Amino acid sequence: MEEGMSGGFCIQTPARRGGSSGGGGVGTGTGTKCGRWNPTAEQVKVLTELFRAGLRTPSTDQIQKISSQLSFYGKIESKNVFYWFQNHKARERQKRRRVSKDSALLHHQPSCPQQLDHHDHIRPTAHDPPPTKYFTEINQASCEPQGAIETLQLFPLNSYPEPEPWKLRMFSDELKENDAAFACTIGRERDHPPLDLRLSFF
Amino acid sequence: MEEGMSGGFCIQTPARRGGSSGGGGVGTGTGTKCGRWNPTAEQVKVLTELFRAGLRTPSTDQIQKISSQLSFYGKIESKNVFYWFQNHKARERQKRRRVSKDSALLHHQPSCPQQLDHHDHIRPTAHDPPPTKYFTEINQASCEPQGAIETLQLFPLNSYPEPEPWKLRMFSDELKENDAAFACTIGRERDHPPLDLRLSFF
DNA sequence: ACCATATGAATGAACG
DNA sequence: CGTTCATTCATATGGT
Repeated sequence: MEEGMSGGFCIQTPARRGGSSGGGGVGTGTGTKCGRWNPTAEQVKVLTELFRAGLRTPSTDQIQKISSQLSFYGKIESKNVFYWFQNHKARERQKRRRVSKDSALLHHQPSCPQQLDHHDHIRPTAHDPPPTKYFTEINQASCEPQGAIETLQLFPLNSYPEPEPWKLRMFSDELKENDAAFACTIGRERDHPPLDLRLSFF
Repeated sequence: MEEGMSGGFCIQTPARRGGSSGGGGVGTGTGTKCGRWNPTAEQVKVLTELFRAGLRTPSTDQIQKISSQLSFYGKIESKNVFYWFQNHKARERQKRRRVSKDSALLHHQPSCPQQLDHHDHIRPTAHDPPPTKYFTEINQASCEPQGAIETLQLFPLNSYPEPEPWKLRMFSDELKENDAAFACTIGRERDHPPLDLRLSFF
């Protein structure tokens, strides 16, 4: 949460990632109203209409326009609209995927269960902004290490190296012996000495 | 989705999560079922500091170094660092672009009684458009009642790495107003003026 | 009160 | 780089 921390500083989970000393006391709600956006009925209605009309991934401009219009019905920010569409779309697909699972159960098809079709666009004007390329390999099928392994291997998976795809860009490192250094010392009362992170950049 | 992540460890349970609607009980908390990198508070802090110090696109070497150092606090890979910076940078811009509007035109109809509309509470420590100099910003996870005070010392060696690289080019108004428009009129009940939501998408 | 669900918000990972 | 997807966390709300 560098700067995320939306909802002000209200009740953010004390330390969820640290894993240490799970502070779990979340019971007290202290129902501060202004914690997260609570859309009004009208806002939801408009958003739903837009979604049903086929709008799935509004651009930044669209988001702002929508937000502006909806602000008439109550407090709203652009990011709310953004998240709304993100969530709505994701949840719909999520549900869809769950349903599509049972069908695979019948066929016992070892191959990939074929991703759910993505033609749920109800375009009012036959427009097609994004060709909808969500072709994520939802494969990831059961991580069952054992069991009937009848997966047809077309080609060895770990044949070619493919070490770090994310490093494909990185041009030649021009690390110079610069004097500028950034030292960050974080000392926690843990069982380790204060780490002295010293990086030279530029 | 490879999920292999160079090594293939963690047999992450394939989204079982009680069947649906993640979250749920608060008890789940840090399931810490590794499937994807879950940075620790210390790691996030260091990364954030580096970012604040001006590091935006670390080179391969820098990524390696950072990853090495941060591995002390928990499992981490180079690609995590790489992605972290990518995301952080992208989201900052994205957010800033979104926040820019929607504050001027607030019709703010007295539909909702209570609502001290200071919708700036979302960013407790708003980022720094102006030159950033204050490094006493340890404002993360403020709700930590624990006595675990992390002593983060940041001392510039030469001079504070004044992040001058804030001269990112802004591709202003690259989008043209298309004539395709979608009008959504929601005037079901007459309890509100017939809002004519007209959005031009695509 | 607790539990269950719905949903807003955040972010890691990846794609184009 | 900007965008998109998936997953997870957090919270508001309603049912029992």
